[in-house]
Amino acid sequence: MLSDRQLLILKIIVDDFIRSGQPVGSRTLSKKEQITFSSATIRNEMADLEELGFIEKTHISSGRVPSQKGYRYYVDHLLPPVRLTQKDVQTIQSIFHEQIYELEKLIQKSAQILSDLTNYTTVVLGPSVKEHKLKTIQIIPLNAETAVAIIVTDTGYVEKHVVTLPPSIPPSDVEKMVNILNERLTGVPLEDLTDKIQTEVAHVLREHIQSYDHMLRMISSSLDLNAPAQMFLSGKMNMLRQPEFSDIDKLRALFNIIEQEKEFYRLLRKHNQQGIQVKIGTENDVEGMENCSLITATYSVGGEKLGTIAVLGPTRMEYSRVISLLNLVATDLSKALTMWYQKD
Amino acid sequence: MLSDRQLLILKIIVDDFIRSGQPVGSRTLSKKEQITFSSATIRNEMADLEELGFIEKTHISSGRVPSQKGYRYYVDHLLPPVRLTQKDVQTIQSIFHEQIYELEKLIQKSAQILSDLTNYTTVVLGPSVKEHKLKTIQIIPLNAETAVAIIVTDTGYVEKHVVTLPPSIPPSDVEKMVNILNERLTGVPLEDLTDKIQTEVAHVLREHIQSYDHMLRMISSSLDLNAPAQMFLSGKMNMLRQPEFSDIDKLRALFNIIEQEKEFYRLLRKHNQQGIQVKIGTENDVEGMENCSLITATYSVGGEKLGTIAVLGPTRMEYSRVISLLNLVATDLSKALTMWYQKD
DNA sequence: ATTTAGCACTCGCTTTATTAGAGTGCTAAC
DNA sequence: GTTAGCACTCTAATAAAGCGAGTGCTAAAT
Repeated sequence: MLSDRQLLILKIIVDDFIRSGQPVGSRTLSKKEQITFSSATIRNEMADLEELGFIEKTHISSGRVPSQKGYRYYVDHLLPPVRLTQKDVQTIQSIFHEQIYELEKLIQKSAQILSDLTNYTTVVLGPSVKEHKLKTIQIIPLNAETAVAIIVTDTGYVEKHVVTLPPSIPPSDVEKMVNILNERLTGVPLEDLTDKIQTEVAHVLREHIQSYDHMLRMISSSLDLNAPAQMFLSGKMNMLRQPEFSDIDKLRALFNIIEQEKEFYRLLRKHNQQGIQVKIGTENDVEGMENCSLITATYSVGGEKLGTIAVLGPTRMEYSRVISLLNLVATDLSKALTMWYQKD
Repeated sequence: MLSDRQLLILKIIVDDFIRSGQPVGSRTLSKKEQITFSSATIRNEMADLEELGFIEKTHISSGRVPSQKGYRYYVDHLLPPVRLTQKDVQTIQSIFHEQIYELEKLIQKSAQILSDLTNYTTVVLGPSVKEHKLKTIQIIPLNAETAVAIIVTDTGYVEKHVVTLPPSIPPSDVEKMVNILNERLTGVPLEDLTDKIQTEVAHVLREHIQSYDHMLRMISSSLDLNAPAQMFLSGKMNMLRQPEFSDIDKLRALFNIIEQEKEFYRLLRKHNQQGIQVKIGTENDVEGMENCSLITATYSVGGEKLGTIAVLGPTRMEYSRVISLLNLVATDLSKALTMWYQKD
């Protein structure tokens, strides 16, 4: 469909615009060494490319800028192979070489390194806690009225919840209840806990302890997980450096979306297949993200998807570099986690 | 030192500038109903006020703007009494009416409401965890190599730490150790834990369990609290609305300070006496905060300071309103916490 | 001795004009 | 099919002009 020469021109336009942020004109192009023909020819080709929707002008006599379709084509067919610098590779691997035992820390560190290296914003969706299996429940009375309920999963995830105790409940009852819960619920995925309690635990509790229904309500409420999966953000402020957000209003609009987290959650959840996914501008289908691209990758353990890691930047993003970096981080993270999970 | 008329003029200048953000000229002033004399008189008085350093011009023929000294005087002597609206008061009290059992949630909610009502940024320094007393330590093995150590304090604060276990340690040893620790350390303030372990627990452990030194190191490391006190931030993005930060570079400088948190920690720690404290511009002694004011208050339980709550805004801040709101939140928070702590 | 009216003057901001530069599209020649 | 040449368009930068808000000073009024 597109001639080789058109592809060449499109590629150079995108590359140059990503680098400089300035519209690219025929004169600039004709000076590139890869180009052997004149600026007039380029102008003709550019007119065609524009008609086909791959590039556009900012005003009637300006140079050309990639359109969303142009970026799309570039990402799909023209990505230059990138060789990451030795330094980048080392920086990334350094996180995974030191032993980190906490899932969250490892994820946070990955996000941070990625946002530092790219100068964009990184978002990570943690493993869905719902699938983690219960290791133990503890209820620790703080005073006569309140206690803190602690849930620990097999992954080392800890969630706490302060609850009220029924007035004048014997301490032995609390202990009894904890024993019953642990006995029956250890190994059960968190998402099934509520069901399991109703079907298998409720009647046992009823027999053994006072204030049965208060306690049951209490334990149910503390098991009712608020966050289905944790989200980690790193390098939000990097967006301040992007010239496309030098306008305070655009910046505010973007930060509103970022801070809400809701949309990101949705976007990251959507990525289900393996591999890298690039969503450009309106492809994200979020108002206010027209000027942004989101590159997502999944990380997994033994082929099973655990979570998603993504880089958010302007549509004028260093796709090639970001994809390589993201790829490396995602695979290294997967490897690290696989090792980690295998210890069980 | 200053005549009544000068005070009146100074006060109106500050009030008007806080409201409008525009330099205030003699003509504008002469139109205010409180003012009965002519603009020429005002000009004379303003010249004097400028000479004394209370106000300044942005350029040779501009209206006047309060200087830092002017704000200082205003805050110390000219603050108009503010009546909070019924609505504001209700909004604030609504948080404290609903029962919240988690210290952190209560604090976070306070911060959020304060930043919402003021449109500035709120920073809260939580109670120093070091002084909390240990309620219990739990060590929950996850697999052969790792376990999660959980510390619970009498305030319901929970800290977790993933640790490595010595290879092939008998599970009974872990249990024994936890028992010993709880027996000897319950009720001890967290800051004394390390000492106490060395002096009172080490030798007992030595007698009873294998891999004594690995276990000791492990438990020490997990007790070594990283954060001396938690810090909560709310409404960072409100700064985007302040016209003084419409310049991207100033914004970035400010966010750098905010995100670092270090400086804030220092600033909030400094506030030790009771009551409200207002630090204007360079009084904060932080590079990049010349255009900001920080209003701090402490909250306490039974007269003993627990933490600090503060509002950060531009020097052109609604001092009167913020002080009232902050005051209300701080006292209500203190009341709520006092009730909470009394339950023990 | 204050206070005020009047006036000349200073800037900053906005508007308008001008120009330089980059880029385009088209045509005609190669 | 390619390219040189040219007229044309639009932006961005610079300059000039005018407006408006504000000042300081002086001299008259109170």
